[in-house]
Amino acid sequence: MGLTKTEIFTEEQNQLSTLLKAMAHPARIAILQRIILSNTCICGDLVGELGLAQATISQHLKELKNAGIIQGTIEGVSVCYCINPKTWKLLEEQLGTFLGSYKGETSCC
Amino acid sequence: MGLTKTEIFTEEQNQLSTLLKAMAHPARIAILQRIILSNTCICGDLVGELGLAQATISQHLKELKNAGIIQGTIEGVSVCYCINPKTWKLLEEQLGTFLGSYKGETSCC
DNA sequence: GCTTTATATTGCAATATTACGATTAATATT
DNA sequence: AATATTAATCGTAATATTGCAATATAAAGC
Repeated sequence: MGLTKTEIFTEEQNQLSTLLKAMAHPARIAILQRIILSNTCICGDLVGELGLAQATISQHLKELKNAGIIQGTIEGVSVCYCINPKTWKLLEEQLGTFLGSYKGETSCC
Repeated sequence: MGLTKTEIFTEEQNQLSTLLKAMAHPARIAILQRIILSNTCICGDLVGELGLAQATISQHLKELKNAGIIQGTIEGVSVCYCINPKTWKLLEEQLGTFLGSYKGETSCC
């Protein structure tokens, strides 16, 4: 079917999985790292740095934007992308809770 | 093409994206939460609790296992799955570094 | 050995993802 | 106005994912 059954899961589970999915690609991780590094980034800079075509990078940026992880404003001819602090904080909190809920005490298997 | 160009990214970027991808599904998050909660878990418990078919859950478990996030040992007729502490710690570290590298100081756009 | 129980595997259909060339739209520059 | 630059979108091909029914496997109990 290829269609995730979102209706049987909690809001939180769906939200977290959506955010994780948006980051679950090496190109998108690279893009985020690059944006964080320069604290302001233009799509054109990425083309050439990563070895991907312009259309592909634009698509990845769109996915990150759709997930709310980055935001972009038009800056003349080019577009300036940066991290959406709100979503980033949400991600840190949700993931922190999730990852932190496991305390590797008793090893069972 | 549908084929990620892993060769153009760093080892770390690929590793992190693989781990994130393995968790980027509400069913797999639910499974992990359930495993953490009971600290030892049998696949059969999940069938019926989540609203997914046995084959589907088995597949999700396999994916989590392939990524090294969980491990399973045969316990008589059933299989006991639990978190792989080593991978979990790795994930916490890698994600911590990645998420922490962004300090929402200067808002640019 | 046969049956039950628990999980894995196979095969399939529907849909999603990844990547790119070509094109388009919008602004800058000449 | 004509041209160049930048990024988005469209169309397409290749591959991956999701989910399930059906079947297979493996261990336990009879």
